[in-house]
Amino acid sequence: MSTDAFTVLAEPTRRRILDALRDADRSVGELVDGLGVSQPAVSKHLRVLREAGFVSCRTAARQRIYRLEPGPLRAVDGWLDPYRRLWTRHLDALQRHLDSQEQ
Amino acid sequence: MSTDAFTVLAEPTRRRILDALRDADRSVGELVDGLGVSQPAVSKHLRVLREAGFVSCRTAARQRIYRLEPGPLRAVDGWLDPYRRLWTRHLDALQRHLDSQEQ
DNA sequence: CAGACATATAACGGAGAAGGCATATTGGGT
DNA sequence: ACCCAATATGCCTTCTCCGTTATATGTCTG
Repeated sequence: MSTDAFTVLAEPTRRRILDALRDADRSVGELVDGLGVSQPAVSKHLRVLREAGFVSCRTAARQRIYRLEPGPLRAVDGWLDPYRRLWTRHLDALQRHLDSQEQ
Repeated sequence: MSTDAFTVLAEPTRRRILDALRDADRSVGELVDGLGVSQPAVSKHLRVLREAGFVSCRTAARQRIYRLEPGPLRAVDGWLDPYRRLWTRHLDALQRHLDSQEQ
């Protein structure tokens, strides 16, 4: 079953995979080099990322080229949206009052 | 020890706590009602959230009032930043070409 | 078509986290 | 000072997930 986006992102190795895919599409082998994890481990993470929609994959010769997809990251961005007022909104009087209350 | 922001957010109950704190500060008891989880469980999640900086807490009479803090969510927002070009940037010719390649 | 390369899956062991119950702690009211 | 309310912590069990080794699938190449 497909895992939810936050659980997927909780894994450091998976975030590093996403980072690596930000610059360019990569084959599994390319990802294995530079990640310092075994190939099966990488394949498993790629499966999780694929099933959650973070990446897609095309076949080129003997290799599988993975590619970053925007969908789930956009969703996280959207989830974050109602929280943005915490740091974007101007502090009004009430807000300042609450700030002064906390220790 | 303090857990990293993504791991903290991976827990659905913790996200619901953050949601509840978005509108107003809440005591532990208020959070327990409406979450449908035992009080010790909520206290444990609050501890995780506190140690990771997502919330702060002040003492009022016998209660502890928890409050949402912007820091870690901002950090997640920042992490997301280099990925935003995936969906904000205009598709150029190369991008369209790659799109047509994937199946 | 046989062998080699690239990737995926299986099986297993171990570590961490979540929830529940029981209990400790802290602060308040009388 | 006692008792009670509000919250925190300990302990235990269960379950999920990561990583490794071994093996299967698949696909070029000679």
